[in-house]
Amino acid sequence: MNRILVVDDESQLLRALRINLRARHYEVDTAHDGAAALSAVARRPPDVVVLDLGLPDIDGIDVIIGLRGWTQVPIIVLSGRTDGAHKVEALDAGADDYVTKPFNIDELLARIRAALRHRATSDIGQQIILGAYTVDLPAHRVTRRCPTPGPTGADRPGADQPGASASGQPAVHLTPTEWKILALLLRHPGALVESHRLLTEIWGPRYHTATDSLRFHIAGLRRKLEADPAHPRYLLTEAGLGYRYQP
Amino acid sequence: MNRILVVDDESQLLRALRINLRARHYEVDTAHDGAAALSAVARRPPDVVVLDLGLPDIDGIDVIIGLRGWTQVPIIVLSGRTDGAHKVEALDAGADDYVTKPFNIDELLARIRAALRHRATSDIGQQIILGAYTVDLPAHRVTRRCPTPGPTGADRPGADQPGASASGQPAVHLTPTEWKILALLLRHPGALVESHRLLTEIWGPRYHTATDSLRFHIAGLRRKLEADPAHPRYLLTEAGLGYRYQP
DNA sequence: GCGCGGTGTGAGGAAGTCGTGAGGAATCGG
DNA sequence: CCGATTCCTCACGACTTCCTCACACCGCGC
Repeated sequence: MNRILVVDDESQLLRALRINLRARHYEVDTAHDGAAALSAVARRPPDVVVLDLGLPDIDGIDVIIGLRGWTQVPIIVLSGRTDGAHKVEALDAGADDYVTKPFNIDELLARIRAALRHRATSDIGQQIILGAYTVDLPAHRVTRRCPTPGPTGADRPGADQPGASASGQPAVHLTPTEWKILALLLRHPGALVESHRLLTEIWGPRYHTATDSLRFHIAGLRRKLEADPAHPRYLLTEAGLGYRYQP
Repeated sequence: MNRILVVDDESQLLRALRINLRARHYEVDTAHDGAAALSAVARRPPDVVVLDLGLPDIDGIDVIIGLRGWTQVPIIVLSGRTDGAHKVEALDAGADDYVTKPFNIDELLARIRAALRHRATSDIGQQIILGAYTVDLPAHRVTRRCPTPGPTGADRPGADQPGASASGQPAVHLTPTEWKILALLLRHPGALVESHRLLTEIWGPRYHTATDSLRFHIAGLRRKLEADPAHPRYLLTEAGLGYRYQP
């Protein structure tokens, strides 16, 4: 659920927006003046800010500048003023959109969706915890979470241990087929995925009996992700049926 | 210099926009119908699209949908229609902004700046540290950071020409294609960017199999930015998948 | 104990992908 | 017209990924 901060000094408009946004399943925070808006964003950064420029305490432009000093949260400006210079000033201060009052509520909702969509494409995806590793499916990335307390710092010589000695966030390298299998299993947490379904969805319907290859790649995944590949804890085998990701 | 594609069937408006945008040092492409717009974006993807919805051949909404199928280029819609339903339709189809005609040219310019800023600073700060170099995405500049040579004996025998030793302002020159690849990778730090996506977003959807060119330009980037181009540390290859910028 | 179906592991070669260099086309400015 | 720059294409060696085969292991029923 996305959270939206609405900043306006007219409590009637504030209530109307709150009702409309709640009806669309947004979480709504409100602020009545610029100072409250700045502290609200600092306390709990929202996903979108809807900002009326006609505030009683601070000039709305200064609120934009204050926010842009440290955050890129999308800002949609509401304003009763229609003159072009004011729009230019607000947009150049860092606002992302400008809507003049009176406005159509459906248009505002559409602009909020556009702002959220814009933000979503640049954000890293949700991460799945898998034992000592973190899997980020959209980024195609697996990183080790807790640095093993054991003496892993032994490999000092210049050997190219992939991901072991490079940086503080050691990454795990998976091959294309391993990624496809892992993604399919992780998309159904706790559920059994039949062998023939894995084969048809990854290799195509013509290879639905190539269980050898499947076992080969499952072994690769366990070797890279399981603490004890011989006794897997997350990528389990269901004999005669298929495989299961146990969260 | 940013390139803008303006799509409109009124040649008078087209000319006025071209003059105004050129005066602001934008590079301007034009198209007078939807088919020309789609092919123009596919041929040379611009940095922003300004799209009139009242086109003679294709419905403007379908142009938006066609573009959003493969690119995230910002789209600013121009339209003579003021009804809210139409705005909602365009924004939900994937447009980033909606301006009703007649519009104030200064407002349109400010919205173009907002779209470009959003793209340039959506996920990261202004300057990115990449080994011995600093990359400034908005300014399109790469400069050498520390005058000290690399930490691991970066001096390659007989090669000291690339702008580092000559002047007191050590800058690295990248070609336009190299810039696009680098910007796309750096905008998703740590994430894997598939070869297919690099090709479609930079060359257009018609060249989605030209991996030869991609390898050619990646080699150029590594030669200019990596201390040891044969063993890259920041621009990594994921065989069979794509490339990754490792911060 | 013994066969049996399904599974995990290792080694070999086939197939595909990547890095690099050279040659030539296209574009731009003078 | 020429030169410089950028880009694409082709070819070859090196590497990664993948499949196949063989064999050991485990639980099960007889």
